[in-house]
Amino acid sequence: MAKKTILVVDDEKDLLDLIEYNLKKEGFNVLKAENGEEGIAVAKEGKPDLVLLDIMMPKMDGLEAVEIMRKDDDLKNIPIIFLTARSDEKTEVEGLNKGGDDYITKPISTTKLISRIKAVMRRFDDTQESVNKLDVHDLEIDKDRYIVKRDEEEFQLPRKEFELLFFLASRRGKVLDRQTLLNKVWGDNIYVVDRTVDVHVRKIREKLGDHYIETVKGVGYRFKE
Amino acid sequence: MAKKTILVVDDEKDLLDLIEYNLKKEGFNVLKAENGEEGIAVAKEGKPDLVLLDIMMPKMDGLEAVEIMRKDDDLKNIPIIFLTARSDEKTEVEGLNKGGDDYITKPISTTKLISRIKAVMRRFDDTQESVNKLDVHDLEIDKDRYIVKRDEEEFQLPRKEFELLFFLASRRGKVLDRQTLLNKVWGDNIYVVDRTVDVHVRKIREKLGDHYIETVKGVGYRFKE
DNA sequence: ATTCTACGTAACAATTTCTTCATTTTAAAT
DNA sequence: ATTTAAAATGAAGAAATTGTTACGTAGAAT
Repeated sequence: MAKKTILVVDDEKDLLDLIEYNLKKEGFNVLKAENGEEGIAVAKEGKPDLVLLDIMMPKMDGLEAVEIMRKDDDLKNIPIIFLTARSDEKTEVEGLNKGGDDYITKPISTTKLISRIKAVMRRFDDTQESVNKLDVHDLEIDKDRYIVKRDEEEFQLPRKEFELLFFLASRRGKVLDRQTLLNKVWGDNIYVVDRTVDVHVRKIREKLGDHYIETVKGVGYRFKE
Repeated sequence: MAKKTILVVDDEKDLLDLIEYNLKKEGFNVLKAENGEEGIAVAKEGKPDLVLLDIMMPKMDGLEAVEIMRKDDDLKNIPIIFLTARSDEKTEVEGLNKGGDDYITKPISTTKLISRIKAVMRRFDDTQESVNKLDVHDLEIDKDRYIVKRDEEEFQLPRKEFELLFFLASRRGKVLDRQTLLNKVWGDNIYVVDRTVDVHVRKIREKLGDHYIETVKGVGYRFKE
């Protein structure tokens, strides 16, 4: 596999250097930036495969940076791992909801950091999570337009239904339990009863037919392969 | 899947009991301790999968406890969730920096608590490599999909049957007695008659044929090498 | 202000899965 | 070959899980 490039954005220079050293030792290319603004510029320039992003930074903080990245066609699909010293749960939720893919609280051991990075990359590699348009069976699921198309017919699903369908479809074949679905589609710190998933599944089936989402009793749901 | 064990450390006995009650209801094994010192001892003994740790305690407080845990090879990788009385934000930050993985302010609803616990556990599971796919004989046993495949044929086994098969297959060649199977597949303190295992074995054989699981009379079952 | 839509929840019906138990069969030991 | 304990089998009832419908609320749209 080609060498992967990681962009590290943090205002603490020492930490930046430390992380760089360790990542390079692991065989990654490393780009650095010291605030959100610079981070975005470097990202556009260097097309990293993953971004390690500190949340608290001068000039432009991590959350703003993500918002901008997610709106940029070149950057929107790059996985992001937040680095945060802040424990504030609101930050956490906000970050993840805005498109962050994992978060890590500082300080963290190098081993853990590397393993998290690899885990996130692996997830991206084999789930096409970074794609905004899925073609599965006879469906075209378009996340840019929030529309599902079959033949010439277009279905406008409500947000949650669409996102649930998209998430399931992007992991075609894999059984996902309700809690995972809630965490990934609804958000990590949102509390709704897990049966809510059932109802949304039913509504999707109502509209598209029930041959896409399979039930695995006692485990969860699965998008048919 | 085997039951997860959670260690709860808090000096308020009432709260301890309440949490224990709720966690058990959720199917966790629960260990308890009333201060940091005891907590560490119990953790070393019981190898919990997660620790709920109060910060303010007599004898040894939560922060000290974490510091010690993070230096102990047996304990360093166990995820920790801090329990903290609202308000003291500084404490929070400090706690997370010292290696906590999440924190929760008391009081908290049971639902929230459980969901946070599961979220943290999932995060940890994700970062760990584990084998989810076994290729044994002519079978492909895929735990991501909860499907057993032979040639082009797919078998959708019910949950317990699948998990039993998976467990046996993952220890192929080894004879496992009924009690072990119950503990590992059903859970540590679930009350079912051990003959139940027989019935499930029979159902697996009915579906896949009886040349995979061997009976060792007087001992247990073994997945054929 | 009123109507609609999306969402979450609750209740209960429908279905599948799990467990037990009684009986028959099998295998080991004498 | 007989005895005996263990395992396989069949069938039924219990338990768990999901499907489905209905309802309340909040916010958007009219």
